[in-house]
Amino acid sequence: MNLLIVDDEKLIREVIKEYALNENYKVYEAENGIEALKVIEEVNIDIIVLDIMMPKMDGYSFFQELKKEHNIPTIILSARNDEYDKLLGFELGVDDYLTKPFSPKELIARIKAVIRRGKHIENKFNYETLVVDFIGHTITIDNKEINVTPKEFEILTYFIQNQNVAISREAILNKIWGYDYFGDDRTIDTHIKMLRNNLGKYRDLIKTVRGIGYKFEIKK
Amino acid sequence: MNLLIVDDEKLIREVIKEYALNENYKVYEAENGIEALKVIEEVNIDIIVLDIMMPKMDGYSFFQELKKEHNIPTIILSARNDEYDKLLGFELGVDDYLTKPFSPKELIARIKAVIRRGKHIENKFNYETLVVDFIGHTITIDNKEINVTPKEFEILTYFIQNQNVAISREAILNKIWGYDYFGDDRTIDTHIKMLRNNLGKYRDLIKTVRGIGYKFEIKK
DNA sequence: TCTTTTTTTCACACAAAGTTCATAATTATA
DNA sequence: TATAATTATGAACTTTGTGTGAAAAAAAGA
Repeated sequence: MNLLIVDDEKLIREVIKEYALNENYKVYEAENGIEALKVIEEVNIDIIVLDIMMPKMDGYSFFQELKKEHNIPTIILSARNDEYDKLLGFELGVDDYLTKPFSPKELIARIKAVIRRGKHIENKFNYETLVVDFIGHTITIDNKEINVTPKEFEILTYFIQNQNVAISREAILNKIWGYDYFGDDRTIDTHIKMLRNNLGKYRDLIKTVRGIGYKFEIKK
Repeated sequence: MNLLIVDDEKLIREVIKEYALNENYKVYEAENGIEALKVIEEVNIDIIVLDIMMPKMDGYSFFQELKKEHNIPTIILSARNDEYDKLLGFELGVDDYLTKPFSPKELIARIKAVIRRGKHIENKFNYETLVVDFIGHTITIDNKEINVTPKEFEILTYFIQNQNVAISREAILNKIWGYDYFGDDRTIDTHIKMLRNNLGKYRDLIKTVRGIGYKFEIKK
């Protein structure tokens, strides 16, 4: 498990690091949001501990930036209680929250809890007004349900599970139709066509990757 | 699922509400214990999120009052950790406990956990004029009792416990007939047909999810 | 037992979805 | 710009899944 600590105070970083190392986490550090983003590009971070008050790029900006591209669980550290309200107002997907001063033990406990929770599969995919409900098996755009066929739903699900990844037609065939299926590659084109039509204003989320296949692209 | 939030702080209510709505809970609010009791009399609440510190009727009194008549799972919100001990002293059936500040995500996760754990079956299901009485084993529409067969009642019960969830025929077979039963999938279709007929004007609550099975859909 | 109710199976009709293919449109590259 | 390769699209066709009625089988009641 890779843990990233984003805090401008070295002492805090050191303390957290010591406890985290003790729990066999691999620990990365960043003094500010800009540094943190760099680390995230380079390493597959599993969980972030973020101090909300920082010089350079502050916690809020960093967090917003982070959520555009990644969905890494994040625990927020803050000095004051009233900042919590501010965070809530942001409607951000904070996973947990601690006010300073906090006990490192508690922080570690929360980290564990967040990771445990994170293992659960999400029930829904949200992107702007597009909501894919995997439990209810429905798709809504602007709160209006749209109808897609079973195959289209499966393909979209596969795309959502592989955002920003170029996927070959063969891969799609293998995944959705199974390895024992031998049909025409072009069939997928037709399904993509229908799916795009049904996605309406979100049709462009499905990009064509010439020579390869398709890609479900969520822009940052 | 009907969620009741009892908290005197509007902001907190709003935040919880937003997250809960997103999870398809129907949300009711109360500013204090007295209001909360009123809501409970009128609506079949499935789970309560209760702030222990409130003006007017405080959380403790409300909770005791609540437990006299109802057995609705309750998650307690509290400002301080040591208040938990006080609650324990009451020997009350608290289902879970969170200290402020908490993350909305965690709260939602705990709500789900409590509901899952409890599978807490209420005595009645109400939707408009449709009433399913699990104790009396009767169904009424517009105050008129309708007759369904035992299998149909079981299926409807299963649906009510899994609202807005697409359920496969296989799942229904396993749940209602048991895992050791090996019959024709299409038998379910026939039961659904009969159930729909019996539900009259509510027949459309049972939606067909093509390629999957069926879904009991209650719009929030 | 006989009768009634409930459950299950089945076949047919129909609607929905999936597939194929010819042609148009687009893109890459010489 | 011309050519080749690839993808998009519309339409015909095939396959699959569901609703339904009827009837057989099983279970429950009288």
